[in-house]
Amino acid sequence: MTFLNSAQQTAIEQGDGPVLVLAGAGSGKTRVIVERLAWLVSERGVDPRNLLALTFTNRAASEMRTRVAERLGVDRLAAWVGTFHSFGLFVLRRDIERLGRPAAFTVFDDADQLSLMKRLVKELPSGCVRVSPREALNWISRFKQWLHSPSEDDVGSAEDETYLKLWRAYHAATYNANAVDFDDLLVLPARLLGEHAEVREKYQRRYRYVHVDEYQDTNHAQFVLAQHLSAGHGNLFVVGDEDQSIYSWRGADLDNILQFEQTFEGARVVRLEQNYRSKESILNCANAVVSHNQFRLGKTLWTAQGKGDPVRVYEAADENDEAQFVVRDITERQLPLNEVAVLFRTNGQARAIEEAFRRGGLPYVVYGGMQFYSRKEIKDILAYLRLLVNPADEISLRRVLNVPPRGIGGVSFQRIEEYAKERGVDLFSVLREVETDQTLSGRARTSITAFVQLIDDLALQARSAGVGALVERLLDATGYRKYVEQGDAKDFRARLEIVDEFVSSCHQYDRDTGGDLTSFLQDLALVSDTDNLDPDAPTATLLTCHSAKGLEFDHVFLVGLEEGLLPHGSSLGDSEELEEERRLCYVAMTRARESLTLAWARSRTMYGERRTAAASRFLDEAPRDALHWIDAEPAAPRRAAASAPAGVDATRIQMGTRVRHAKFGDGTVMYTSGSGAKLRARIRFQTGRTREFLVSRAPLEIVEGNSS
DNA sequence: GAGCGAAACGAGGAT
DNA sequence: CGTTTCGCTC
Repeated sequence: MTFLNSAQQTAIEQGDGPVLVLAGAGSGKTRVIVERLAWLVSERGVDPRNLLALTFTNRAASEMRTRVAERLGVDRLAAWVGTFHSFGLFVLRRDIERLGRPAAFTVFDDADQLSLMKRLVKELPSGCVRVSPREALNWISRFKQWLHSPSEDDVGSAEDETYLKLWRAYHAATYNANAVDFDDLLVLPARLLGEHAEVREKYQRRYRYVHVDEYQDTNHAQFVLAQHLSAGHGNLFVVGDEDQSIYSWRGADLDNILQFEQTFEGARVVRLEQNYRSKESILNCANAVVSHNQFRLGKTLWTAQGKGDPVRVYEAADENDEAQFVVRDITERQLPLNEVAVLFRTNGQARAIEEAFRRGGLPYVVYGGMQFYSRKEIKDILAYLRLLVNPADEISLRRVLNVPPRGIGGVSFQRIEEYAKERGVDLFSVLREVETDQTLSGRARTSITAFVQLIDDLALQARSAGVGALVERLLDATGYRKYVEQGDAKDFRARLEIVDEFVSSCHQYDRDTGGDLTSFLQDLALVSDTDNLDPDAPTATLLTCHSAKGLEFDHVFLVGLEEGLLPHGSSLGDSEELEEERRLCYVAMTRARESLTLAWARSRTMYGERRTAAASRFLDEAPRDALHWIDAEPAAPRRAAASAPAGVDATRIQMGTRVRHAKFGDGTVMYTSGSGAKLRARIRFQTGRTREFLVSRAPLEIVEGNSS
């Protein structure tokens, strides 16, 4: 794409005021923002420092930054280009004190939130309904993203009552720990700009032109933030595609894009319907699938990239056959690996693909696996560092108080906790006064005193030393390397390497930025492993459909096209969720430039058990003549059938079946969901309690008709 | 309090 | 099937 078409040109040269660019897949969406930013600077004489561009991933932001800088011929771009979350962090660093909170706050990542919530669920009083920590976090997040606090009015069930309790506890715990979570990074700035006119005006004066990429993915807090930022001058330029909205489960509100014209007075709309990425065969297939959705504005994408080969479909016997087919096909067609991507619905599907790549000797990179920063060693070190700048951070304190083991076990810790609760102070303060607590053993007291001393010493050094030097001192003082060596006999070398890699990345940070520990820690919470995608590395890329958004490859393999997987099983009962699955399929298909290959497996191992599936309905929705079905290789000799599961005969579990549970006693099946190995049954016991079980796993037996 | 083996539970997507 | 938590022993 070396020139701009007239629609792109029109979009870029919109002057002041609100603008919505409805851009189809592969229509040069990012390029429009890049060119628009460059145009404002070179043609309209806008100072780059007055430009703001908000994205959803660091990867998108850094690509945009590079391209604008290139376009303007500068080394370092003065415009603010980054993710919503990093912008929120930027605002809070400057102005969080206006909300009465200190500037040295901790940013909780997903794992921190989860471990906090697990503890809160455990500590619930005994009368409460059991809920999962993840569900509770989702419930809370829904309210936060809408800038609401839940109240008694929002309680409709026993679960809600528990969630409300957990919300109160969660809110208090994060507040007391002087921490913010991912939602807070949007919610607090939105509140700040809403409640403090002088702060709002400061940012409005600074950022005269506000741009938002992937606008269809914005949630309400992000919408409010964008609204506040542009309210003074009205220069809000957003780009999005309702057909690529795949994050409603994360709170994205499609109404933001659907209602843009009504919300922002005088808004202009530009449509980009020419696709520059995919061959016609691929685009037709993707268009046909997504056209089965009811809720869409509707665009007619077309391409001039040529007809292209038909989209191929492979019917595999199982996930290994599917993976081997992908590897065989890449090898036979001699595809350049850096232009190959394998896309799947769930992270768990990566395993089989990886194995086939390894065996076939093809290099690959997986995105979304175990992330560097979520390794135990890194989390331990980070917890120490966080404690240095924020002693109120209880999550970190709990993590490292006895790591490496220093003789402060569960019993001592419980004492400390009770003591803190009685006196209404934070845990670290209790540790400081430990000498006066005669209930603790002498050994524990000595250890705790030494621990407090250690933290104080390191905190003192943190003021003068860089992060790298500080971490080395920390590793020495705690004997952390020795602890790693003694841990896992096989793995310890790799683990030490991780530690070393982290130390050198700290030194790098010091050289790059001057080494402020607080900023270092806050920034790290927003780093994700899809940030470092190297498009030129000679490796294939394995990734989920979700993380593939915004990327493109010459050759795409989309695997696991089965009912229950894509569309995912949890969406089957809900037409809106099903439409989101369809959009996800559309996004995946439109990543391909030259060739698209689909695959599905008649049987697949999940949770350690084989289960069979039907081909995805999305395959039926593609035009019959658009797909070319590849004949399977002669079937590999079947392995012996897996032994029958130990549980009851699943076909006999249905509404009304009377069962006996080893732990809960007799009950009746209220209803079932799922099927095969994933068949779940909700059972009401004679005690009046109800619970849901995975039939294949629960210790159930069927009570024959006349047992009562 | 630490270390070990057994049992339980979990995986839908991610800034 | 892989990982985390539980519970027992020293």
